[in-house]
Order: sequence, then structure tokens, then C-alpha cells
Amino acid sequence: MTSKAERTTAFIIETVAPVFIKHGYVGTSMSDLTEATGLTKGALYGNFENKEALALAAYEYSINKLLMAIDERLEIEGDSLDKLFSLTKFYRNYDVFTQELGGCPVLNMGVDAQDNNKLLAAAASETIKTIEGKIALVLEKGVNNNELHLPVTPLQFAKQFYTMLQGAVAMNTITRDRKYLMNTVAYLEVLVKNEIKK
Amino acid sequence: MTSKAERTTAFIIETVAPVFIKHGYVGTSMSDLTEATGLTKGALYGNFENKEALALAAYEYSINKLLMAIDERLEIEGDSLDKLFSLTKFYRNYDVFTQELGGCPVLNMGVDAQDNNKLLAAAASETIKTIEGKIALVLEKGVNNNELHLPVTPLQFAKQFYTMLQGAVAMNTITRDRKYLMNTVAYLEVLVKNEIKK
DNA sequence: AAATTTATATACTGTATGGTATATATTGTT
DNA sequence: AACAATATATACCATACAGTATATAAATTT
Repeated sequence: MTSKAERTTAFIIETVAPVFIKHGYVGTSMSDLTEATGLTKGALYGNFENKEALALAAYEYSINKLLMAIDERLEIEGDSLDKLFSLTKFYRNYDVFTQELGGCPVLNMGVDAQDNNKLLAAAASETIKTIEGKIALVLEKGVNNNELHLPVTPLQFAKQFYTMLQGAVAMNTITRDRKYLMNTVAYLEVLVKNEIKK
Repeated sequence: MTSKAERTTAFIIETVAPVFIKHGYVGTSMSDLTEATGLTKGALYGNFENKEALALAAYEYSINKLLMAIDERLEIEGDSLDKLFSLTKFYRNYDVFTQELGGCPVLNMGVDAQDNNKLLAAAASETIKTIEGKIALVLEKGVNNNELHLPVTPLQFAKQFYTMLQGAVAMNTITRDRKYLMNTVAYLEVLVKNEIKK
């Protein structure tokens, strides 16, 4: 049974997370956040030490949402190829998924934070490595189970795979054209079927 | 013979352009720009109507630098494959090229401007289309000259090609690891040699 | 060289910013 | 229900922000 205070803290984080992702760290003011939550600055500062602490907590929340969605796709019943296709299917509709997050947390925070907040920049970089690791694990199991063969190491293939997905995310973000997601996912699915499937 | 005023305008643009790309529109204050130029706000406002007009001029300057570099690679003597490899060679060292620009203008501005400045966001989207068009032109000439064959239309292939390059740029930007550029370029070069070369 | 025009510096404006101190309200404990 | 602790609101602070008005310097024209 969580206390009222814990519920308020969670409410603040959930509410401000998309604002930070959408507007970036500097582009989000504490006033934006009081408006979004309906609370006052006194309440926000009672829950968080400063703007940066709030931004980091919000980012953790957003990334956990994304990682949970990815885990869900990579943990389905089935072989490693099923899992990869489950993931590509997720990225085909990634713009829909990230809409309520305020955009792609990895891309938006990663790019925005480069010179505006070093802690957030480091967190974004770490998230990329985590996601690549998850994909590599699936690939490695696929190799070990004789389900697929790779021209490079599982981690290297995972990095290239995720780079292409993230490229589609970047283009979709900038141009607002979801065809980048759809076409890149289609390309990757053909690649998986033709080049690595056993 | 340009006037002193024209020279000052150009100096301001060249000097502030990397600051905007590095810190984003909101993250760049007019005080940052007075420091960078050694001029005062009076001088900046005497040359530009407001911060937005200055940011747009600066962005045009950055993008022209990038487009000229791309044109240089796509206009070399040789066939269309030579030109594509010239371009991929450029992207292998894209982080070095964009260092003096303050980062990748397309990615940084495109992502930063989404909710912070609509004119800059539109300009970034337009730049992507321009670059894709240039690549598609090379591909189309390659097809017409019987130098290569494509599984899809030249524009579609150009879009996918550039999406992968921009994915590598995004990852390199966020993680500071240039291996993303190198490995993606290597992948694309193998793809070109094995899949489209005649 | 002097006069005129333009460019740039300086001083200022009203508002927004992140954060703090204190007051008031709410929650939790007995 | 009373009391204590905590959460939240309100008022305030110093500084930063984009932009403006006026003064001064520099460039251009005559």
C-alpha cells in the first residue's frame, strides 16, 4: 500500500516525463511542469531536489517503459527468429508507441542532452548499450540453438540491426513520415529471412 | 567587393552557426552569441530582426556546408558506383567533418526543433528530402547507364541508404563511438558491391 | 575634409527562470 | 480526536532572457 506521498511522486514523474522528452531539458521549464501536473513549484521541490533530479527520474521512467515493451517482444514463446520479428513488428509502429511518451526517449534525450545535461547524455548512451545487449542475447541463443547463422558476432549484428532501426526512428521523427519505419522494418525482415535464417 | 556590413553579417552567421547546432535553439541564448562573436546585442539585432531570423540564417549556412560537401562527392569523375563510394567514404569520417559545424545539422536541428521552432523543423525535413534526391539522381543515372540495378525505385533505395547513414550518425552522436559510422559504411559498401553492382 | 548614413555599443525594459523561505493544508500516528 | 509529521501552496529572491531605445563609433557619400 503506497503512501499518498509515494503516489504523488509517481504522478509527477509520469506526468512530466513526456514533457521533457518532447521539449528537451532546457526547453522544459519548471513552470511547464507545474502546468502539466497542476501542482506548485513548492510541491515539485518537496519531491525532488532540483530540476535535474526530476529530469533523471522522468527519463528512467520513460526508458523503463521502452525496455519493458522490448522485453515483452523478446520474451515471447518461440524461436529467436520469432522474437526478432516480434521486435521489428514493434518498431513498425514505434511512432504510435512513443506518442504517449512524447517521442523516442533514446533519440530525443540522446541528441538534446549532448551539451545540455551530461547525466542525461550518459543515460541515453547506456540505454543504447542495454538494448543492443538484449538483441544480441536473442541472436546468440539463435546461433546456439542452430536456428540462425550470423556473418559477424551476435553483438555486432545487434548493433547494426539497432542502428538501422534507430535511423528509421530519426527520419520518422524529423520528417513525420512513418514510411521510414515501415520500409526499414520491411528491409530488415527480408534481410533476416534471406541472410541469417537457417 | 562586399561592404563592411556584409562582412559582419557573414562573420556573425559563421560564428554562431556551430553554437546553435551544438546547444539547440532554446539552449542557445543571445548572450552565448555575443560571447561567441565578441559583438554586443545591439550589433546582433542591427543585423538580424530577432533570434529566430538569426537561427534560420545560421542553419542555412550549416546546411549549405553539408550540401556542398555531398555535391563534391557526388560530382566526381567516374561512374555512379564511384560516386556512391565517394559518399560513403565521406560518411565514414562524418564526425570529423561535422565537428567544426557543432554536430550534424540535420540530426541536431531536426530533433531539437520538433517542438521548439517550427521553421527550423520544416527546414530540417526539407534538407533530408534534398539529400535523398541527390542520391536518387546518381542511382537513376547508374541504372540508365547500365552500371547498376536496383530492387526498388532509385528514390526508395536512396531513402533507405540515407536512413542507414543517418542511423549511424544518430548512434555516433549519442554514444560518441565512431565505430557506428565505420561499421555502417562498411555494411553499405558490401551491400552495394553484392546487391546492386552490375 | 566634412557631412551623412549606417553599424555597433550601452543602458534599459518587462518577463521568465530555477530555486528558497515560510505559511497553510493534509496525512499519518497515537 | 488530538497531535506530530509531512506535503503542498504561496510569496519571494537573484539572475537570465529576448528585445528596445538611445548614445557613440565607424563607414560611406559628397
